[in-house]
Amino acid sequence: MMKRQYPTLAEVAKVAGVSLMTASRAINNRPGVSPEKREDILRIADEMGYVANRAAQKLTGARTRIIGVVAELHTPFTSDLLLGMGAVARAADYEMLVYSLPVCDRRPPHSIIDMLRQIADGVIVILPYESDYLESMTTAHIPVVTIEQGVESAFPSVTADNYQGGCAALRHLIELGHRRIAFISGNDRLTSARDRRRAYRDVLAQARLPYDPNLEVDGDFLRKSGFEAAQKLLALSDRPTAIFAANDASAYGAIAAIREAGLRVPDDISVIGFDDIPIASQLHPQLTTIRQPLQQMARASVNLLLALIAGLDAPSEQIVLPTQLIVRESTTMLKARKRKEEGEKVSVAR
Amino acid sequence: MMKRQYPTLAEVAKVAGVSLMTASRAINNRPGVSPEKREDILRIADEMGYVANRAAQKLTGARTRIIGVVAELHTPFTSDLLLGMGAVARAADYEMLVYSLPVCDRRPPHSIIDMLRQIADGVIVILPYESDYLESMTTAHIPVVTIEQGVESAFPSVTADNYQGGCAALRHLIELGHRRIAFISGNDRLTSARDRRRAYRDVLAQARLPYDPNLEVDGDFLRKSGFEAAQKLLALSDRPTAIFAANDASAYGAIAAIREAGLRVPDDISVIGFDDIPIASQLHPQLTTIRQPLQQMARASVNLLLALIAGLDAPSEQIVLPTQLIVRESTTMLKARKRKEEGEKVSVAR
DNA sequence: CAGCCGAACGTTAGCGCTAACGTTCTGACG
DNA sequence: CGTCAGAACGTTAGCGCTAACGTTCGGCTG
Repeated sequence: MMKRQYPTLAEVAKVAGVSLMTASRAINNRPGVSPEKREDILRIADEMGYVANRAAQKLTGARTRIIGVVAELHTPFTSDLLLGMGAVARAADYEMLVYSLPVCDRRPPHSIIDMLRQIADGVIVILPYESDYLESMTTAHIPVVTIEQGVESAFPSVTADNYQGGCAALRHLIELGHRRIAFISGNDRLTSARDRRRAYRDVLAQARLPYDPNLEVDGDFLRKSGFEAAQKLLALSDRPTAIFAANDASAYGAIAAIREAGLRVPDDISVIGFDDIPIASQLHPQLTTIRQPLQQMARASVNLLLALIAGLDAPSEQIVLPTQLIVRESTTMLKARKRKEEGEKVSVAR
Repeated sequence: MMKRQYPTLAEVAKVAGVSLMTASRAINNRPGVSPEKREDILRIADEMGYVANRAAQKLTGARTRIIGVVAELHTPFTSDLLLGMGAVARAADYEMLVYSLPVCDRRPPHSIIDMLRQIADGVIVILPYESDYLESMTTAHIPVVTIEQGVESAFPSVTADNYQGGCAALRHLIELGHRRIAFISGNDRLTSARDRRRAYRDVLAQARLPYDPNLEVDGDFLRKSGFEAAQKLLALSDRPTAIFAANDASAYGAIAAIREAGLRVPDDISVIGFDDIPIASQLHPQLTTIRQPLQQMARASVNLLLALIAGLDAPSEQIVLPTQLIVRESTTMLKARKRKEEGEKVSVAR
C-alpha cells in the first residue's frame, strides 16, 4: 500500500540526463556544477515535485535542517516560546519538531533525545524542572541547548533572570511605600520559583525589612493556590499591605480572595505577579507584573543551537536575559495613614 | 564532530555472536529466533544501550512508530488535545512529534506533510480552518486524519459536534425562560464558528422566536471582541436578557462589559459560553458552557490513524463526537417580571 | 606542444536497517 | 532409513542519499 510516488534524486538525475551526484550538488547548492546545468536540474526537480528524503540524508550523516524541541506543553508560555522559536528557525531555513513531554513524566527524556537525534540536527529542551537526569545525557552526541534550566545545567542554556525580576518586583512594592509584603511562592521544584523566592528574601534583607515567615506562603503557581494563600494571609492579625505572587495565575487567585474578603486591589492591598500572561493586560484589574523576555529567549536559544550545529564550539554558555517590570493597576502607593501605622509596627518589630 | 557512539544493530549482533538479521528479528519481536537466543540478544542490546535508528528503519519502508501532528499551537485547546493524543499514542507504543504551524501561515502545509511523511507513519492535522489546499494533498501517500475540519474533508476526520453543542446552549437559555437571546459570533473562517452560528439561528426558528439581526454581533473568539460586542448589545434600546457567546473567552469579555455597565450576571443577563476552558470553573462567576469532548477527540483521532497505519482501510470516516452542557453560575431563570415583559414584546413582534 | 591544473562531471562505497531469499539442521513419518 | 516439512538461522540486495575519490577535458604555462 501507499506506493512510492515521490521521485528520488536518481530519477530526477535520469530525467535531467546527469549523474546522481551532479543532481545532488545542484540541489544542495554546492560547487562543481555549471550554471546552466544547475538551473536545468533545479527546474526539472521542481517539475517532478522532488522532495529530498531527510531520513536518507540523516543516515549519511548530513544535515536534515530540522531542530527538535522537548517541552511540556502545559507549562505557561511554552506555546509562546515555541511560536517564537519556530519563526526564528524557519527564518534560518530550518524546520522545528516538538516532542510534547507528558506532565510529570518520570521517564528520563533520554530516550526522547535518542529519538530526536536520529531526526534532528540539534535539540532544545524546555524544562522548567531542575532535572538531574538531564546530566546523564551529556553523551547525546548532538547539540543540545536548554531553556530555563538551573544555572548548573550541563548544556549551554538560555534563561530569564528570575532573580533580577523578583528583585524588581519587590523593590517596586517597597518604593510604593509598602513595608509589610507577603510572598506567595511557586512550586519549588522549579528553578524559577526558587529564584523568585530568593529574590524576595534578599531584597527584604537589603531593605532592612523584617522577615516574617507568616508572610511567606507556599503555592504551586496555580490560581487556586494563590487564592488559598491569600486567604491565609488575610487571616493574619497583622495582614500585609502588598503581595508578591510568584506568577500571574496565583496573583489573580490572590486578588479573587482579597475581593471575596471585601477588600479592594490595589487600594487595600497591592498585588504584583510575574510572567505577564496575555490576559494580565485585559482582566480587571490589569496586573502589575514582571514580563518574561520570551521572544528574546526564543531567538537566543535557536541561534545558540544553530551555532552549535554549525560547529562553532560555543563555550558552554549561560545566557541570562533580563526581565521587565510592567506597572499597571494592581499596585499603588501605600496610603499615608497606613504607612504611618506600618512604620510604627516595623519599628516595634525591630 | 559528534562521533557515533551509539552501537548499531550489527555491533550488537556481533557481540551476541549472531547474524544481523537474527538480532533484528529478536529486537523487533518477530518469529524465527529461539527463546534463549532472543533473550540473550535483548539483554546484550540493552547493556550496550542500543537504540534502533528510525531514519534507517523508515528508509527500508518499515514503521518508525512515530506519528506526526500538524497543529496551530495557539488555538485554544490545542495543547489539551495534544496531551491527550500523546498519551494515547504512547500507550500504543508510538511516539508523537508536533509541527507547530505558524498562525495564519499562507504556505501550504503540503511541504510539512512531505517532511513528516519521511519520519512518521501517519499524520494528524489539527486545523480549525477550512483549508482548500488540504485537498491538494490527497496524494500524500501516508495516512492522514484531520481534526475539526469541515465535514467536506477529504480525509477521515474527527470533530466535536459544534452544531449540536450550539443547539444545546440555546435550548438551555430558552428553557430558562429567555426569549431575547443575543449571539456573539466567532471567527467565521472557522467551521466551528459557523456551526455555532447556524445552531443559534436554527434553534431560534424552531422555538418560533423572532430573529433580530441586532442581536447577532460579530466577534472573533477573543475576549476583547466579546467585551465590545456586549457593549453594543447593552446599548440597544431593547437589550437581550441572555447572551450566547461562541466561546468562553468572549463570554468572559461580555461579562466584563455587563459588569462595567453596572449590571449583574446572571441576575440581569445570563451568559453562556462554549469550550469549557479550565478557568471557566474557577473565575467568578463560574461559567455555564458547552464542554468539548477533547479527550475523546484525542483518543478517536489517534486510534483512527493507528488503524489506517495498520492497513485497515477504514472507510473515509467522519467521527462526530457529542458535546456536553455544563451548567454553572452564569445562567439563571428569567425573572418572572421580565419574562412577562418579554412575552408581550415577542407577541407584538410576531 | 608536452605537461599540468582545476572545473565539471561520474563512480563507488556505505550510512543502519529490513525484505526476501538461501542454508542448515532437527525430528517426525511412512 | 530416506525424505521432507519447518524452525532457526545466515546472506544478499537494496531503501535514498552523500563523502570521497576517479575521470575527462579545456586551457594555460614554459
